[in-house]
Amino acid sequence: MSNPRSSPVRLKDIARDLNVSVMTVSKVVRGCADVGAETRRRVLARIKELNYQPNWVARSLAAGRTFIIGLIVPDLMHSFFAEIAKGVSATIQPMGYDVVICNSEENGGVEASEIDRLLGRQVDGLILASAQPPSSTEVFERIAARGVPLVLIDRRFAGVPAPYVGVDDEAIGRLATLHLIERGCRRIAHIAGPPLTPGVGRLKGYQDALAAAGISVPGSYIVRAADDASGYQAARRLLELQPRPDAIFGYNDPTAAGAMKAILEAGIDIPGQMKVIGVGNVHYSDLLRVPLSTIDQSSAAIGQHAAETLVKVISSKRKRPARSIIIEPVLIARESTAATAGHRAA
Amino acid sequence: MSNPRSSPVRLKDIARDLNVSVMTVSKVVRGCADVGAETRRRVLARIKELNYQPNWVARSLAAGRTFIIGLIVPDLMHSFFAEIAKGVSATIQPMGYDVVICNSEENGGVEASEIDRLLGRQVDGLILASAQPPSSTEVFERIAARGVPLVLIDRRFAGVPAPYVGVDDEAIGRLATLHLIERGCRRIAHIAGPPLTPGVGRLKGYQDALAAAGISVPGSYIVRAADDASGYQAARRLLELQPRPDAIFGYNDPTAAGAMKAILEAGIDIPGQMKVIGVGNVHYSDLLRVPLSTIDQSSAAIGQHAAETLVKVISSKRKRPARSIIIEPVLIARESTAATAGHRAA
DNA sequence: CTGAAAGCGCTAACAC
DNA sequence: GTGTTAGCGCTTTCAG
Repeated sequence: MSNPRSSPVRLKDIARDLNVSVMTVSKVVRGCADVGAETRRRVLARIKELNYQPNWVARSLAAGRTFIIGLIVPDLMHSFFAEIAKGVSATIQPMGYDVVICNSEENGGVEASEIDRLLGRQVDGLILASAQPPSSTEVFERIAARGVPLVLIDRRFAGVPAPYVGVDDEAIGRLATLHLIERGCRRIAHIAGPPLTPGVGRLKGYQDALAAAGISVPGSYIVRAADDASGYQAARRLLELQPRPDAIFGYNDPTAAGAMKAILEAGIDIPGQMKVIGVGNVHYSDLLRVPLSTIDQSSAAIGQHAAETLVKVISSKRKRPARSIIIEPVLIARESTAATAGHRAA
Repeated sequence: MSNPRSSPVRLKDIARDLNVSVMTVSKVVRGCADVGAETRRRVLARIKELNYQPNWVARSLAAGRTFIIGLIVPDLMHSFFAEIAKGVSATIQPMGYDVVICNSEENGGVEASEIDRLLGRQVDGLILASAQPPSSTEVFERIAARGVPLVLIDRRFAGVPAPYVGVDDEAIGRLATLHLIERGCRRIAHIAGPPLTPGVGRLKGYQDALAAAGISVPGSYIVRAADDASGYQAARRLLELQPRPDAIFGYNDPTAAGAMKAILEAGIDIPGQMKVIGVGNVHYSDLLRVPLSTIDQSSAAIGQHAAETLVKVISSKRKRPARSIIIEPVLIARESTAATAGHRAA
């Protein structure tokens, strides 16, 4: 079956064996129609026999495309991005592409070098959840200069002429805040995220929802965090405020989960004395000390749509600007915001 | 700076501009020593000026190596594997390699096609947490036939002559079980994992530790699960047994977390009436309803060692068999196995 | 339907 | 030190 340590079979080998030209074999491999039935049969047989696998490096060089796309995310450990990665792979592999996944560590400089690396590898396109500072567009220009199709996800960048796929962050902020208001909360605090579009949009949604309901809260009700550890710290600060908030809307699930830890440690009941909601519907939300209400942003769908959009751009010769896709968020109400009789807080 | 839509700069362009040969430029790019200082200076200047980036596809074809390694894991959403992926990338990128990460979905067939794909892409080496059934070695032979270096992680396969990097699963089982015994538990149940080396090894360690302590438990105390959902179901079955277990050792953290959910739902106190321990030290263990005791298996270190081992094999001309690396597990005791006065259970 | 010619961009190996 | 000669394995273009 497999003769140990043999050098890989090439088109040339098959062509020689069958007394046909390399071209003919190549055409059969690629499924071109213009090959005689009998010839095709013989070639196919030999291909199977020798277990021929095309050399994609050579193919890429000759054809001028690699059928590889790059995906750069800030943190693969964050299940939101892991799920996106999964969605991208699952969608784009059946279309014949492979995905190279890179981790920028939430660092713009690392990201820039990942991009260069991928461009050097001649990727056919790029999907990017960028860690660039909000107004820095240099890397995007570098990509555009190379003429490599780009799709932005999760984070928007003003003035960058690339399609964007993501959730409506302001809607997220409104949805979460409105839910807390409906549950009877009035002193709603917010753990805001980093100053990128998701954090900024969710904050704005939060403020808009409060304003629309005629509720005003002290500025100290807005604190900043990014992950569970900083969410925990942020919540501890919130708990010392007078009057104490009766609800916390966390920028994402990790911050909300960290906040819950601080709240419960302080002996405050959730949802009785304080309600908590996050964003992202991470897989373990349901297993937390108190199952965490959250806003689902269908991460897998983001990956899927981003992949489809990218392939569309790659395939379209003309510079069809390709529409952005904004996904509507969905509320997942669990115990951390359950209705409580009276909703009394300290 | 960047003239839009220009075709990429090639060695040839620089050579022409400077009236030197392509070879000379190539040598400068690769940092070869045998180039005159002045020539090198001029070339370097022009490279910077034009922002030249080597075409890795062409380079790979000519040089016969891609500096790409493949990593195949069963599930990127599992933070254990995500962390390994991170460790691999972080270790191997500084050595000049890129990593292509693939998801086998815990499916041997998918894995086999991922492997073919990667071999077709001419990867220089492979790191594999294989989803093959225990005695199926066909894919490994295919890899060996191509002469591509391979490192196995997380799951061992008897008879496959590839180095292995992972944790000592029997030691994990013993460590967890012994900890429960020391905490006064005697009716210790086990949620066993799938019949791969980690599941089998941890089960054996559990049984050995019980035997060494002279404890015997009914066979019904051993149930099977793989993730949080099945762990939840498995625990519900355990809770109906008479006598009821006073401790559960979960194959991994997700199963243990799922089990905790079932236990708490049944109104049973953790750790008062029942203690729980998992394996993996996943990031959110600390945020669960009751912070989960666990056995840490240093996922990042596994990734790092696997990467180092692989590079070692790639670099060594001769078939140095490269030693396997077995990592010692570490107990992380949290509240779910905290000592309780009396440790009474139903 | 089949194949010859030419070359993708780069690097080995060896001359000069 | 520098450059020449040959490709790597495949695809494109276009002629038979």
